Amino acid sequence: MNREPEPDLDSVDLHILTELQQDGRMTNVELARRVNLSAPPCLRRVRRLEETGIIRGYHADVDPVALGWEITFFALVGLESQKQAILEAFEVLATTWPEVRECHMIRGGGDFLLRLVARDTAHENELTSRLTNAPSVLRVQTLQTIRTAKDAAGVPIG
Amino acid sequence: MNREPEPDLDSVDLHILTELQQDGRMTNVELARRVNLSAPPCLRRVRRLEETGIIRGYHADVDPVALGWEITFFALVGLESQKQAILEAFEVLATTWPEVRECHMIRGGGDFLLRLVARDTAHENELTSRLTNAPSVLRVQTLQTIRTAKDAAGVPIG
DNA sequence: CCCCTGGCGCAATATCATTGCAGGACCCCA
DNA sequence: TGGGGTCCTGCAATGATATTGCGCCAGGGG
Repeated sequence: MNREPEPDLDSVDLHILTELQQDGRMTNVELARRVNLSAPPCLRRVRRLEETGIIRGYHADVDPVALGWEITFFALVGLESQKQAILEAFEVLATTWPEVRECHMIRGGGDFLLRLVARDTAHENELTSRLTNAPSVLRVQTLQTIRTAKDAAGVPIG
Repeated sequence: MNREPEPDLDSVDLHILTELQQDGRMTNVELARRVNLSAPPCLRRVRRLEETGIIRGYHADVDPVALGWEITFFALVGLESQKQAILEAFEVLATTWPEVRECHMIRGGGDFLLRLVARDTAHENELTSRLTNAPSVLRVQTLQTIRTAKDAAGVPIG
């Protein structure tokens, strides 16, 4: 997990990242075949990518609806102050709720963009009002997703 | 990939989902150990979760900054019409750009929320103006992430 | 021209994935 | 109450994979 220098990735590394970003559970043998390498050096490259923090982990992509999370929505939250303590207090609040899946501080001051899931409309309303009534919260704009046209894993490579 | 009935997940299935959501590359033997099952039934359960579409896939989580994507930002795009053809044209545009990683249509009409990555500020500006100048685009509000307090994979389970 | 470094492939071995099979729990219905 | 399904488990065998050790080759300096 170092954080400094030139990662110095060659085209084979980028190819590996592309493949694992697409299918993180591919066997090493299959991966090696796709990047035209034998298994051992391929595995060594993967390990190096993991150790340097370029690959941060692997995650199963679970269907929210199948687990009863019918609604995914975003919330743009404005706070009444940009004081450090207030920002941090809100972050603690947000990261504590399990329904909050992402919490991004937005440049420009005092705003956060959240991604949340809810079991149904009532639950969504409840979450929204819990947000609205949270300390220091000035306004909450909810953005409910009705269709996701693209949800690409990770980043473009190459 | 069925789409209908009761998934009928028991606590072991939920435990499996929790573990794989956390570490999608865990070996089946390790997973079985964690959920207190022997390897074969554990693997059968995982396969069933994959086949029913509850597990949609596995992805390596690649560090954007390590690959030169210094900036992650969101864009809230308003279109001048909610006509089907215009919405679809915008979706095609958005999903075509590699820098657009997510594209969500927002309830309320004519708005999209995008997540994008950019190599640097100049690149971000270029993307923003390309969005602003795209056909039917009325307004673009960019929300630049300066800190991500939480970025949880998937959904809460349990 | 030789040495050092780095990365590769081969081959051996430890682990893991996958399949076939037998047994137990549960349920329905006679 | 008891036979026959159904479903799911664990054990054991077998084929694949992951992992390690090692020798080889290419490139960059002295």
